[in-house]
Amino acid sequence: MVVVERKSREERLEAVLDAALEEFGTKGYHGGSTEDIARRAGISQPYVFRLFGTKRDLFEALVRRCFAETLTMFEHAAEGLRGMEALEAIGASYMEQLLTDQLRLRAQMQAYSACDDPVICTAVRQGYGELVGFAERVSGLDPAEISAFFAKGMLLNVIASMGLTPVDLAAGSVAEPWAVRLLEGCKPAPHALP
Amino acid sequence: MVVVERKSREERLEAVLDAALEEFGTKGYHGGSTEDIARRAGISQPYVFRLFGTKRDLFEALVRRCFAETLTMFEHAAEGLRGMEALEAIGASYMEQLLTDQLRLRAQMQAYSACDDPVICTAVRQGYGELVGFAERVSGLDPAEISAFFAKGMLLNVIASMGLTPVDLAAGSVAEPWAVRLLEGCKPAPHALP
DNA sequence: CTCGGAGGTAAGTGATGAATCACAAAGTAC
DNA sequence: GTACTTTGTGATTCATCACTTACCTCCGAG
Repeated sequence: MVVVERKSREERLEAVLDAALEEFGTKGYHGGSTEDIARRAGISQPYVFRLFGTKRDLFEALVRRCFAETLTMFEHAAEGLRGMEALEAIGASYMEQLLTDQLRLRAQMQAYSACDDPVICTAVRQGYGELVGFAERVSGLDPAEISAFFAKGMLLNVIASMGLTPVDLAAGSVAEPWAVRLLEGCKPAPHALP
Repeated sequence: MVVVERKSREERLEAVLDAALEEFGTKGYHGGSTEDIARRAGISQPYVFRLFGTKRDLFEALVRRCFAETLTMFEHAAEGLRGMEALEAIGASYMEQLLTDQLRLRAQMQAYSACDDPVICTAVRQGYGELVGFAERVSGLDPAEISAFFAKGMLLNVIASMGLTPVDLAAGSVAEPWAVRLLEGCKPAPHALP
């Protein structure tokens, strides 16, 4: 047998979730393979099953971790703020993810797309519901503004999926002027002075 | 051999695309099977390949048809209108699809999610780019408003994917109050009288 | 009437991929 | 040191699926 550095169960769980984020984030739930995930995580494929039971359970765990991290991000970004200012701070953080965390945005898209599966759908609704609930509480704004806020978030997710983030565009591989304008329009408007 | 009503090639192409919309719309590109599509279309699986070459070509054709139909819908909705009025008319039509055309909204999500594949990605960007181009031309508005418009569209797509359309909610199977508010917030604000 | 092409299928093939099983080696407690 | 748990793997199974091959059956033109 190949000699392997033994790690704790917890470490492996994290490593597999990281690997799953990459795999599922790009190829989706059905498109991603447990074999590839195992390879990325540096373990054998059977061990993935030992750790997570089934592919679906793994995907679900990934979805839950993703939403939990996003909620944490929301909380940090909004710390000490209220109303529209809180939303704008969160929005700014979210836009930063276009540069630093594309994979998580794509994974979210894959989660929505996998909602055909009821188990996954439940996890997704729970996660999304918590985000909406937090935004409502922290901002205290009415549905129109909350919707507009989450709508913008979704647009960013899609832009990430299409490979039209500022990073991709700067890489020069694509030249889609409309995409540049769309991104431009996502930036918050400069405030009129009070 | 089973006796089968012979149809023209064109009819079969349409039938297969309809079947593919259902299959791919719910299960996604990787999750959908050509076998099921054939069954839905009432033909044998090999004939699907005869008609479309590969699964990928079929998916691409579906994506193109979807975007083309959406563009047509935009054009009809905006007929004779300009500026914000045009966008609002289109937006209203799009919201109607939540009730009548959920499948197309879901299929769009699946298309974005399949952008890992370069061929599909190209088709998706082209289709989306045309929609954006049209909205820009017909409305003449600036990026912020165009972005907000498309953002709202994406939010509706996601709501459809999560099974949180007015139809689903009315069916009583789910009770997610935040989803109701999110939908509420998507309706255009009643105009201040001039 | 026959022949060529268009519509259509039954029966494979080879690859992949989720899940299982039996087993090995490294800690750890006593 | 020995028994027990935890970490881990190789080999295998069984199903599914994209795609192919070889064939069949109508129908209209000459």
